[in-house]
Amino acid sequence: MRSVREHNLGLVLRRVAEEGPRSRATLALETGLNKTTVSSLVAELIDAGLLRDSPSEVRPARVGRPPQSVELDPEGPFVLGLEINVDYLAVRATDLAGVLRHHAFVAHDNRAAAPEEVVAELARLAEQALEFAGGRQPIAATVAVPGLVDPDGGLAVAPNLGWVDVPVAQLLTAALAYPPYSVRIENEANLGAVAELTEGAGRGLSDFVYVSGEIGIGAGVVLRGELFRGASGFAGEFGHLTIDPFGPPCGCGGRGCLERLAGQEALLRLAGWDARVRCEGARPEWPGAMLAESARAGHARTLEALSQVGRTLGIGVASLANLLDPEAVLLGGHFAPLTEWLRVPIEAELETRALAGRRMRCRVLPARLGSEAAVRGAVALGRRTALHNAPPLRAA
Amino acid sequence: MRSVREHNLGLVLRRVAEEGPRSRATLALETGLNKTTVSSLVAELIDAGLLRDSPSEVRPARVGRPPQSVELDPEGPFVLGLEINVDYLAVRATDLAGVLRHHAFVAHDNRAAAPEEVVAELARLAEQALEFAGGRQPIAATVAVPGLVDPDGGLAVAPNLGWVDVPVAQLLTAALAYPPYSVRIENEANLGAVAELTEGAGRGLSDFVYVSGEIGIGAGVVLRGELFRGASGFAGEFGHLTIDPFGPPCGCGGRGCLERLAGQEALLRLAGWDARVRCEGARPEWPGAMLAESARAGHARTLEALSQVGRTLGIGVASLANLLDPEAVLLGGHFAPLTEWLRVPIEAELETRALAGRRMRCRVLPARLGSEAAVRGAVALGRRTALHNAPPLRAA
DNA sequence: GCTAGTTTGTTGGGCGCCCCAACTAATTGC
DNA sequence: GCAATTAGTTGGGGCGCCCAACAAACTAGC
Repeated sequence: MRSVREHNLGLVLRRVAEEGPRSRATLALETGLNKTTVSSLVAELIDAGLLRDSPSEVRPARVGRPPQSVELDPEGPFVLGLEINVDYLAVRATDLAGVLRHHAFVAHDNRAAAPEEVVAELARLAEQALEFAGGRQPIAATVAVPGLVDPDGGLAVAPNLGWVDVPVAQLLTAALAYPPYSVRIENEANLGAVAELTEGAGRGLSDFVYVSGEIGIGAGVVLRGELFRGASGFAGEFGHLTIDPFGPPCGCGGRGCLERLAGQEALLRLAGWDARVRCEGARPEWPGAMLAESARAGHARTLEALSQVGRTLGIGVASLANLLDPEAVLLGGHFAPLTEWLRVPIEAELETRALAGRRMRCRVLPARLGSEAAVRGAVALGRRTALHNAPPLRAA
Repeated sequence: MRSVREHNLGLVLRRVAEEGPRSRATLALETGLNKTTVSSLVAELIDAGLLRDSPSEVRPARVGRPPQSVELDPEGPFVLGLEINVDYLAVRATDLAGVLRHHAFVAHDNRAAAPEEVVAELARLAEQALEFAGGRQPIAATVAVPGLVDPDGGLAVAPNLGWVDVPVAQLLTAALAYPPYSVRIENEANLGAVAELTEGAGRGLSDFVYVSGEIGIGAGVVLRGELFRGASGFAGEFGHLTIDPFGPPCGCGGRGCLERLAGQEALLRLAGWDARVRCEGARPEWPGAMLAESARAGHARTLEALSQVGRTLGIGVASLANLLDPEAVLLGGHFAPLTEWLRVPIEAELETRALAGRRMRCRVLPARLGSEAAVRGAVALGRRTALHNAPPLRAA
């Protein structure tokens, strides 16, 4: 078992990181620990370079000695979120509180380049972020990838990238001059879920599914307030749920998969767009924004397509609700800006196929973080790990 | 946070309860605690009436002072598992180690009787078990019910029982002369999963789904070694997964539900039996055993029915595997004895619809506990709670 | 049969870490 | 300026862990 001290150090640190600067007295009240204990814990955290006394003296118009707030040490460790996607790379560096220090988004055709080169380029971006952040060593780096992840930190399969068995974590660690304490790889939908959990539509929820509409359809599953990866790390393959067992064949080998019937290509085709238009180097936000505009303009074919896709999604969401009974389903990726039109058909299917006669309630909400969800989730996941492990690491 | 002492008391108690009698030295080795600490913990547990020194002196042909084993105090608290099903009631009492002390199975048409009477009858059975177990107060009682459970211990809906909003926990507590510390209600499929987890095919697994084939099809979901209930306690409604969105209407309001296509009635109908035959007061094992016999005899129609139902189940299992990536799916209820014939078509669907191109692995196994799964799970769940909470309760 | 060797369990002391009580510190209100 | 109030620190007590030494109970070998 983690020592009591470590546990309490984490408790205090997380409180300050997540709820902002606060006095020792407040911390004592909030954690239920004794004032003196909190003082000692805070002293240790200051010593470890994680916290510092707030210089800004706020004068509360209140009787009594004014509190001395402590806050995260701006010179303290920070966290790196990285993303490799089909046509761009992204970096995001924050401190332990999640305050942005540096970010970059670089268009980069990663299908054309060799995986080693792509990771090298990503490492360059990371080093750049390090410089901007003052050259200090990041405590954690997490890489979002559009594919399935090995338990040991490799990228197993990324169909849209054309990558198979690329040891991303290993390559990145090797490419960085000062590799952070923890380097991990995670599926972009999983990270989208984590991002929404920490700073998006999933704040305060403990069980939800984040559906990511990119080129494919993925999902991140959050159960009991934590990302659920499954036994081999492949949970959340929502796109390959069978919707119609006798439907059209899907690239995965199955038939009538959700992705095939309601994925980007199907959606665009139903709405009357040639899916290949997408290849014109458009931003990832493109399909959602465009379809939303078209729907707002009242184009019948678009509205019909959205209704159709909504019903299909609804069948999948109902399956998911039947199995997991989540509090909400968050529509991310290009589905987010289309929620307005998708919600009704989804909820209709949900109602008939899952909720009928039960006290279950499963809300359908738009995700809030758009195309930044994956990088933000990468940061958030690193931050979580760091906040749960940082004190012993630094105190050592 | 639970105090360190409580945590360690639980650690030692669980070790003895789950792994059998052992010496203080062994416990120290296994828990990583110091010998002296273990001695003190054991003393406290003996004092609380939970453990005792083993009277049976085993002479190990080994040099050194012979160890003094401690074991669960046979006079210690015990646990009650109860079951209300459509046509029977069942009770099972064990000690904290799970050693059976008393059990009873009583045919009882619970559809005909008023819920209050049924619970009163169940309470009588429980009192009887108490007598047989020496009249001591049980520490926990868990009731398995064939329906959806309210978060506050009521039975929300039990379609096959015709019950709606019956406060079972409350009624039972009121009906018992010495109500146990904890009384809870749980869905039978959920408890089946817990039973398989503790003493069945799920031992040692941390993520699996137990599929219960009774009159309907339910499922219990075990994630990270614990029963997963979902946000409102309705997780695992596997039977109402949509398999064919344009399939035949189901009683739940949906269309093409798994239960409708592969439930007991469909299975029997496909195999050429009139489903109404089942009403002849048959034992719950009936459909599985009979169909297995028929399949073993090589009846073409039965084999075809099993293959068909297997494929249908396989589509559902594939959905489940895509979402949850479990280590295994356990086939329970009447599916268990039919696993031999169901596995191939299920695995075929699983392969094409979920596992293709992934390193995922999801075994399809027969459940081991048959029709006793639910009561056994009721006991097991109570036992788990007791073993995690017993020390403080008794030490007080 | 006696002694050395081995393993088990207990006793006494030390220490980490939490809590409590008393105290100092810094402010407002009268 | 003096109570009242709130914040943070200091010293002491106690819980509960670990360590070391010891006592207990056995086997092995001479």
